[in-house]
Amino acid sequence: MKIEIHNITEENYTVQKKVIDKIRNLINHKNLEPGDKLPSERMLSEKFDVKRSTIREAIQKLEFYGLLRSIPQSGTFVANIGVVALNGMIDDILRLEAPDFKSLVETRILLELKSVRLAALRRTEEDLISMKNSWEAYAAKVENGEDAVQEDLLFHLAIAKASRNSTMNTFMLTITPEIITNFGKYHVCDKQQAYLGIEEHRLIYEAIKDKDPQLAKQRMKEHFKELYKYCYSL
Amino acid sequence: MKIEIHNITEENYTVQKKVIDKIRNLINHKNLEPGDKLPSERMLSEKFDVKRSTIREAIQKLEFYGLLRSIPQSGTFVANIGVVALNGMIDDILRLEAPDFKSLVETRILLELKSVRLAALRRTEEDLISMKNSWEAYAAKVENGEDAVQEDLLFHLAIAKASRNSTMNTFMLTITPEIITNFGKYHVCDKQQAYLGIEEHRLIYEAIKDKDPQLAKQRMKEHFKELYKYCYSL
DNA sequence: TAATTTTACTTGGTTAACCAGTTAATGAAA
DNA sequence: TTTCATTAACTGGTTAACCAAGTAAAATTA
Repeated sequence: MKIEIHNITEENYTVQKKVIDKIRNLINHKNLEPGDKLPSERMLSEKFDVKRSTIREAIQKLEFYGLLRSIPQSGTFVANIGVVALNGMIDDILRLEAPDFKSLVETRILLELKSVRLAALRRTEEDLISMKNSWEAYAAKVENGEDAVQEDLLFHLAIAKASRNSTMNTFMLTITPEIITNFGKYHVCDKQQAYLGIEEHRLIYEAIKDKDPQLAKQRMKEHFKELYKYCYSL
Repeated sequence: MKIEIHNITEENYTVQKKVIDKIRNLINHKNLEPGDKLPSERMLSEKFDVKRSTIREAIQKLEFYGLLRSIPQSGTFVANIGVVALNGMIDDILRLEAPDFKSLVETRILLELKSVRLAALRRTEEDLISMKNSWEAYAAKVENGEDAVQEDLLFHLAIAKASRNSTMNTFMLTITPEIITNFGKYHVCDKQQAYLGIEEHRLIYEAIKDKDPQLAKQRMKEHFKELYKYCYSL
């Protein structure tokens, strides 16, 4: 019976995609241009024979990607973006598939190798304290024989924060929960690696402290060696 | 009067942060552990003296980052993640600031330099067609003297799609609308650059077609030279 | 006729009431 | 005292009704 719940959300998901596609067709067919007004949510709901909430969600998604713009008590408008980009981007949005683990790790490595360099350049004293605290928490857990996946990732998040790049910081936070989940699922970490991690983390920390971006990146690369191999063996 | 509207949303924003902080404190104070149940939305709403919808939004945000888990007709539970990671991540979430333009561009360059290499390795024939179409649309617009920011970015999105990394693809789609908006605001592109872009795009396309990742990356770097300088002059 | 006020209706956004499913309390039966 | 059926209360999720602001048509005035 649990399966039904899954089916329902999946159903909603494809329904939303259909609605987005229909909105796109409507924009094209009626030759709506930037600034033009879409039919009201109620009308679309009736026209497409779906609940108004479904229309709302579809519009909100397109609003998130900057393609539409809703104005209270007024209407929903085509954003200041031409039909070419609009069609292309909706195409991409509709084809977007759920991130797979490999692409997740691949992207994580990319983000971390960059953010560790930026951290070495931009870290403040406060950042150093935060990183050291995370490192100590990690080391303590590992030496106590406990699982330390959380502390591990918190150390990496501390680096991301020290990179002073809010976009990368956001992206790291976005993928972290999925990484944790999948790490548990695939049993990526073992004890031996955990012990190695203590020293590797220390080396990375030292390089950031010494403001040596190249060394920091090199050590992070070393730290990711196993993960890298694992990633490309999938 | 428009300012009031802004204030209202900003108000909601900080209220949500306060609610998230209070939920964190509650979890810590009551020593809730992974799997434990939170008080119901209605109770929290009364306890914190906010609308139930505010509680819902806060919970949904924490659910997005994998810290809570809502189960229909049952309750909201602390996710299978320890209190250390929970506290650390909520800390990061609360401190997250809106991405600035510099961090946006910095991240875009990073993503594109990687995805162009992956595209050179993984592109299918279909990807090539899609990229060529985008290139032609861009060239046509520029040679016609028209603005071609949209077509420009569609070409880059086509590369991201060809990288066959769904996470990077998603991230590129996420930042594209903001990039477009800011490009308009800061007048980053001029006509001379637009003409240069045609040839630069062609060179990148050829390198991807020839499956030469190093060359593709090199040419992308060249393509971003001006943007790079602009970014680090901010 | 032209300008201006009034009115009626439409808009996206919000919320109180409702829903179906779960959970805990109750009480009757064994 | 224990077990199990029944009921009542509670859960997150959904929605129909409502809200205030905006818009355009209608009515009124000059």
